[in-house]
Amino acid sequence: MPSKHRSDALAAIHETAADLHRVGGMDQKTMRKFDALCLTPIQEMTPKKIRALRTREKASQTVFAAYLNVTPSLVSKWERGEKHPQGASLKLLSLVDKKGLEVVA
Amino acid sequence: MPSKHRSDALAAIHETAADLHRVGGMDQKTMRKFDALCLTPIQEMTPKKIRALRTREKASQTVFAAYLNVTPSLVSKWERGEKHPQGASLKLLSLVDKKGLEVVA
DNA sequence: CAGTCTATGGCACTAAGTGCTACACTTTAG
DNA sequence: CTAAAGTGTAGCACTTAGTGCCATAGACTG
Repeated sequence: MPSKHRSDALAAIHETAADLHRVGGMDQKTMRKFDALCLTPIQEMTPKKIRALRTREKASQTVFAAYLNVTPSLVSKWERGEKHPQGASLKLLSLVDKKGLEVVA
Repeated sequence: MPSKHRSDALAAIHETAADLHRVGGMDQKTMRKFDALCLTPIQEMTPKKIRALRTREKASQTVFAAYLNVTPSLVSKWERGEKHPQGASLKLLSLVDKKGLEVVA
């Protein structure tokens, strides 16, 4: 489902990538567009993966939820597959997956 | 609205804080609960603040959205006050606010 | 002028996320 | 032995954040 913004983001990136390459030397600030190329792709988050992630971080659902600024109830639903993290939630989860709970402290 | 999980998280933290203090020496892993005490409180995100944040990072709505894994449409709505970031989105925003766009790359 | 990037705006729709409550299980304390 | 607290599951009613699509308009550039 996250197909539109995914593709149009990639489109924007690829389109501008050529430009940037052509320009050669460029300002760090405008280079933001290029940075998007380096965005770590977000993978699906299965219930198992979420629970594994949380237990890896040795956190209860309540504490884990506090870190992510969501309700404990939601974490439970994620882990039971009742609700599926998406958008910002998914990003946050994969961020924790990659860098650990500390980064979101 | 984020009152329940906020308070019950704080409750859990405060309750256990005493325990932890009493115990004295403790294992890094179980100390997770204590970590929650150090969670940076998330502030309200007004439309102005969001836009200021994005422009500070020199990103277009599209690129900004890509970083947060949301749609450009939503970023626009945030900045116009049509929709209000919450939960994970809010956390992500205040994370960018504090540490910059790079950390979510 | 054509093309691209930018942002706004609206509208229909889905499901993520909240809030609350009750239940069962385990561990710890008294 | 028992009370208390922390843990996770479960369900239900409800709200609104977030998606998707598309049409519009301004700015900038070759």
